[in-house]
Amino acid sequence: MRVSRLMLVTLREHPADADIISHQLLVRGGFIKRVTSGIYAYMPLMWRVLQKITHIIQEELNAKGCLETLLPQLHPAELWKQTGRWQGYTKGEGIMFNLKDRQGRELGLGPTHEEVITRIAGESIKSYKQLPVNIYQIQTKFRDEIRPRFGLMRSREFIMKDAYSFHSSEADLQSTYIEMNDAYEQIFTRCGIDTVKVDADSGAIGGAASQEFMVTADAGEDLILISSDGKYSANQEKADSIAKEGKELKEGSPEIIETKGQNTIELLCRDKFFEPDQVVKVILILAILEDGSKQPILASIRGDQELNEVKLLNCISKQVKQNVISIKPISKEDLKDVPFGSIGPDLEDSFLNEVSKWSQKFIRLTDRTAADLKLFICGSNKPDFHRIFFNWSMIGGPHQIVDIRKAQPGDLCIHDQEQTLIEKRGIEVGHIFQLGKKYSLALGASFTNEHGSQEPFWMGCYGIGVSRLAQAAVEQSHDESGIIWPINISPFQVIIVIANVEEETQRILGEKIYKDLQDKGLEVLIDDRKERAGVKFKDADLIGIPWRIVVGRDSSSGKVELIKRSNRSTTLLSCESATKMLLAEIFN
RNA sequence: CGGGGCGUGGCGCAGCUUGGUAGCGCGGGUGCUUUGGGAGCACUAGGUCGCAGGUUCGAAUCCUGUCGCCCCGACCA
Repeated sequence: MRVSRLMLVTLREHPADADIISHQLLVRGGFIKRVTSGIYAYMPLMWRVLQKITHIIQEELNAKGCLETLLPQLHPAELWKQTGRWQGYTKGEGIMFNLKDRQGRELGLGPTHEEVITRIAGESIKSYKQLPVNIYQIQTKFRDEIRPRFGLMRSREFIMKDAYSFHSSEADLQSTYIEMNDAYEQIFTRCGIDTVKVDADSGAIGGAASQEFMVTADAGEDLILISSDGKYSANQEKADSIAKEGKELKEGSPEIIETKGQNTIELLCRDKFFEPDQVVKVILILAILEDGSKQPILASIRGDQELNEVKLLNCISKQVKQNVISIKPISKEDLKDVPFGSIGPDLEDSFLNEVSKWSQKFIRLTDRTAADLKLFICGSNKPDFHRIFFNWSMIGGPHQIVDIRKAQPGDLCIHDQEQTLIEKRGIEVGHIFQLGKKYSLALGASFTNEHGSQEPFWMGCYGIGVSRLAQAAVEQSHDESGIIWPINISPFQVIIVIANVEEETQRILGEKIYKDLQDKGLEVLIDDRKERAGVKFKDADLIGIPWRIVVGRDSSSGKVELIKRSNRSTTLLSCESATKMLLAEIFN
């Protein structure tokens, strides 16, 4: 391809809306153009990158026996109503774009395809003899993100590979899960990016085991925690750890003290010389359930710890045996009489009488860190009074003991208490799930097993954010001059820069190398523009082609420069040797 | 949705406080010079100042409304 024909427009400055380096470089290099908030056009160079990634994915998945398909983007509402996800995905802050057609039928743009594929599988697969199958597609997905940002990192329209597997047994699902894990590691390695695999919460999608593949980068939106020996790594939403032990409260006789104005743990500790880890913090939360009912939660946790809302939500779901749509803190506006700032774990249910629409009984949960305190300080349920030197038996016990705390960097690891957790930021590029039977049950997708009876499928699902991966690669591989594409996903493998196209010798030699390399099967870009050499060098750096051949002042003696983009190492050699050396480097 | 900010040639911005008919840098075009790291000079094209009302002799500038976009948070397979 000739740069003169490439519609290449590079920018010296980046647009004001690009905040992270990968976004800036992709815009400056003319790879993407924003059309509206969270929606981008992939320009020709970018499309080549995306196709490279696509091909790697296809090769690896096909090698595992996966089947490529293309599923519809518009989904009928009733399909999503069957799994109970229509409400949650379209109402309130739902991410599913939805509309009505001219007959008034409700439709949604697919943010994911469990419903569609499960119905199709249910209709197509009759017998265990047809199992297992693993179906995937690579296509545009739509999610009406509340706040799109960082270019392709969190966009509303994006390219995703999603695969769904169907099995006759859990063991078979697990073996495919491992196979997919291997395929993913291969894919990311071939794409030239470093990923960390972390345990993840399976979230709204439901299911058992779930792991995410993260590209570590400071611009990452997810916080991940990794043990110092590397044996444990998890998304913060999921991470379990052992909190550091607090300073035990010295013996003292139980009493109730006045604590006027000390309505936060920080203030209480400062004025009374306690430590936050000697206090039981009580948090009131309202859970809104799938059936519309509202369940108040009273959560107790050690004062220096933070609540993990994902763990809490999962914990509540389990209790009430249905999905929790959302949780929010309960405030003074909700319950006027509750002594916020002085609440104890034994706050009476009668305080709920104020709001008749809510369930009239708290679900009381106590985090392990609070339950383990032998003596503690806590609210007295009277405004401006706290109890000190109390123990659990004095206030009716710790209720249910659960893990609802946020793991923090510096915490001890559960697999080895000699190890501590360190924190990194990550960009999620892949996610694998064991879904179980959630969707097959909801949609009545079943097969006939060996014994002749109907059984719902065991399912797995596996995603890769293709467009996000491309940007993550840039986030991980660039320097002050521009992008450095990993060779396997670079839009071209080599760029020939003719320093001065007015010089016939240079032009002829450049064109000869161009043809030779193409004949050898390389993907070659030739910068034949009537620009000054400096401009072409800057552009070549910016767009990040891994190899560059400069045909310039030494061309009269048949010599060219071969330059590696990543470290700028330069070799002056004959054009034949340059070709040979380049082929060796690329095909080694 | 809450908080903050911004809409002025393709891009980055100034002008707005104190109303007087729009400017700078980059980019585009033409010509001459230059030619290995985003060249110099000259000429040139390109703007309903987001949109709609209002105030005024006069609005990019003041007022009201509205739309769009960005940042922080909440949110997010």
